[in-house]
Amino acid sequence: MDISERQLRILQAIISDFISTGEPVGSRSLSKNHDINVSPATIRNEMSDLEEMGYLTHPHTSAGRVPSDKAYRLYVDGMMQKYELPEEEKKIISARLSDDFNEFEKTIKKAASLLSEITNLTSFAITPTQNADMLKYINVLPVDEETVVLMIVSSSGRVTNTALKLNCPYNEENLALLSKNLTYTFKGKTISEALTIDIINNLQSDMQAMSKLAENIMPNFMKTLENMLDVNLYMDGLTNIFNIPEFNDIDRAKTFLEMLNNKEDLTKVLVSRENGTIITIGNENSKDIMPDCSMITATYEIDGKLIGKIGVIGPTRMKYDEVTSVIEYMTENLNNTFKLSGGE
Amino acid sequence: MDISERQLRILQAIISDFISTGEPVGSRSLSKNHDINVSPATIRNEMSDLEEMGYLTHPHTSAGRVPSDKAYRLYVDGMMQKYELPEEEKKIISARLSDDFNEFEKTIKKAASLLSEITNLTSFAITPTQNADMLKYINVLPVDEETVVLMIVSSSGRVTNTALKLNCPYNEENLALLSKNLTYTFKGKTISEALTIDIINNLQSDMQAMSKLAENIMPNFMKTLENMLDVNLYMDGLTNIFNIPEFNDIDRAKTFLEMLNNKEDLTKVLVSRENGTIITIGNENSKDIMPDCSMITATYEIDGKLIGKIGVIGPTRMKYDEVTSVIEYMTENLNNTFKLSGGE
DNA sequence: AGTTAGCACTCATATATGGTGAGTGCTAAC
DNA sequence: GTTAGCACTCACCATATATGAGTGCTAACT
Repeated sequence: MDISERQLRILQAIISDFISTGEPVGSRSLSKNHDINVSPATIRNEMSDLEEMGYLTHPHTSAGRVPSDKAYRLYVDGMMQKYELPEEEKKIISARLSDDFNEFEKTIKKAASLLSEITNLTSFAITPTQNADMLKYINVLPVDEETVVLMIVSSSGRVTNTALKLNCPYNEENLALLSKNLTYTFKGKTISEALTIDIINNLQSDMQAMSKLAENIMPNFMKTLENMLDVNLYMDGLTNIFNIPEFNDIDRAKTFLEMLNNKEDLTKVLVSRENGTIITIGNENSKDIMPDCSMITATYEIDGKLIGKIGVIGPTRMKYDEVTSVIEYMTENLNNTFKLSGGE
Repeated sequence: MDISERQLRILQAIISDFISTGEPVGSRSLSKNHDINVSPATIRNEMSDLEEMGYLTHPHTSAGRVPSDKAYRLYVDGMMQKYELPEEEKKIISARLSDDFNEFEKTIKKAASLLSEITNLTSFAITPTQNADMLKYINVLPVDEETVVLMIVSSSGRVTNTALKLNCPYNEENLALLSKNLTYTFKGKTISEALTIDIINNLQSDMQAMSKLAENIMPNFMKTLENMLDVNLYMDGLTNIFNIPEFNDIDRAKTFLEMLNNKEDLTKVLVSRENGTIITIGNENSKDIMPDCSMITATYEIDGKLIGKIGVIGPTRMKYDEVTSVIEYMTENLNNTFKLSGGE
C-alpha cells in the first residue's frame, strides 16, 4: 500500500508536533493546529492506516500517535526542509571556531562545546584517524646528559614528541646519525606501515655501533607511533540530557550516560561511521550501545586529507533539520580553519 | 556540654551503620547490632542529647537518626581507624599504575579511572600547576620551507612543542641563533616569569636582522608558554553516582553532574585546595558548587617538585577510612612512578 | 466511496483513603 | 540513672475512585 498525499501531510504534521512537544499527537489537536481541512474522525482513519504501514505507534489505546523510526527516516530522507541558520548564529559559530594559534585539539574541543550549546544536545568530536598519515621527519635531540627528545613530524603537519631518559651515554653525532637513519627508513611510510617494520634488524646492518642507543630508543619510538594512531574523543553537553522530558527518568538518564561513559565503544562507533553527513535513527543504531537515540555526524577535514568527525546524540525526537544545518555549517568552518592554518 | 564516652560509642555506631546502609539508624537496631549494653530507651535519651549537640539530625519525627556534617568531622578527625588495604588491592593498584613509557598524562588518567573503580565514587585528577616549573631549553627546528617546530623543555622534563607556519623565509643558522638566544634569555626562569619578559625588545638590540623571524615566532612562543600553565582535569566514574541511593533522584543526580560539568570551577576548587590529604565534608565545601557532597583529595609529586592532585567526590555518607587509604596508597605509588621514570 | 458526528470504551494520571510499621518521646516504675 | 510500656507520628504502600484525552466503531450524510 502506497502512502497518499494527504497521509504524508498528516504524518508530517504529527512529526512536527511531536518533535516540538514530545507528547503523543491526537487527532483533534492536529485538525485544529494544522490546516488539514478534514475532521478529526477522518484523520483518525488515516492515522490508523499510517499505523498499519508502520509509520506510527500507539503508547496505549487512549493515547495519541507517536512517529516511529520509520517515520523519522521518511521525514529525514524526503520531507525535511533545509533549515537556514540565522545570520546571527552563523556569526557566533564563525567567531568561536577561529584558531589563531594552531591549537587544533583546542579548536575541536571548542567546536564540540559550541555544538552542544547551540543544539542543547550531547555533542562529541573525534580527532582524525592518522593511520593514513605519512611520516615525514624524525629527529632525536639532545636535552641533557641522560635525556633526549624524540620528535616525529608527519606529513599532515602534526608534531609529536616524547622525552626519554637513556641509560647509556650518547653523543650528538650518534643522535644525528640515528635521526637521519630513522627518517630515511620511515619517510613516506604511513604510521600503520611503520609499525610493521622491524627496525632493530634494519639498523644493525649498517650501524652496529649504535645498537645500544637504538635499543634504548626504539621501543619508545614504536610506542609513540602507536599513540599517534589513537583517536581522541571529546564530549560536551552531557547534562543536556536532563532537559529532555523523555530522559527525565533516572533509568533512561543512567543508561544514556553509561553508554557515553564507555568511550572505547563510542569511539569505535564513530570511527566506523561513513563519511559525510550521516543521520541514524533509533534502532538503526546498534541497539545495545544506544537504544532509542538518534545520532547525526558530519566530517571535517584537515588540509583536505585527514578526516575527523563531529556530531550529536539525542532522543529520536530531535530537530533534525536545525541540528543538521548547524553541524554542516560548523564542519564547513572547521575545514576552512584547518586549511588556512595548515593544520597543526 | 561535653560529649561522654558512651555517647561517643553510640555516635560511632550510628555513623558506621549509616555509612553502610544509608538508612536512618533507630535505637532498637543499634542496641541489637552493637554491643552497647543499654536498652533502646537509654540510647534514645543519648541520641536526643547528641541531636541537641548538633551531631545528629532527624529527617522526620518517626525516623531514626542521621549523622550531621559535624558528626562526620568528629569521626574523621578523631574516631576513624586506619584502614589497611587488602594486599590484593595493593597489588592491583601498583600494577595498574606503572608507567613504562613516560606517559605521564596517561598514567594520571589511569589513576583516576582506577580510583573510581575501586571506590565506586566519582574521581578526578589534575595535572600539576607548572608556574613554578623552570624553562631549561628552547629550540626552534626546521621542518620544511615554511614550517618550523618550536620546542620547549622545562626542568621537570616536560617537553612542549608547536608547529608553526611562517610567512617569511628562514635559514637554519638564524633558527639556531634564535634558539640559542631564547634559551639564554629564558633559561632558569619560571613560566610565569617568562611571560612577563618583553622579548621582542630584548632581541632587537642584539639581533636586528632576525626581528622579522622573531615577530613571527614570538606570539606563538608566548601562547605556548601560556598553554603550559594550563592544568588538565581528568574525571572518571561519573555514572557511579547512579548507584548511590541518595542520588537516585533525578534532581540530585542532575545537580551533581552539572556541578562536575563545570570544569573550570571544579579545577579552581581543586587547585586552591591545600596540599596533603584533605577531607572536606558537606557544607564545608562551597555550597553553591557542591551541596551535600564530601571530597577527599591527596597530592602526588613529580620528581618531588611539581604537585598535582587526585581525589574523589561523593555523598557525605562515604567510607572515609577506606577511600582515604586507597587514595593515599595511590599517591604513594604515583610518587614512586614519577620519581623512577624521572617524570615526563 | 469518502467524510463526519456521535458515543462507548480505554487507560494513564491524579487524588483520596486506609492500613502498616519503624521509630520516637514521654511517663512511671525499677 | 536505667528501663519497660505505650501513645503518637509519619513515610510508605496498596487500593479505590475520578478525570480526561484520545481512540475505534457505527451509522448517517454528501
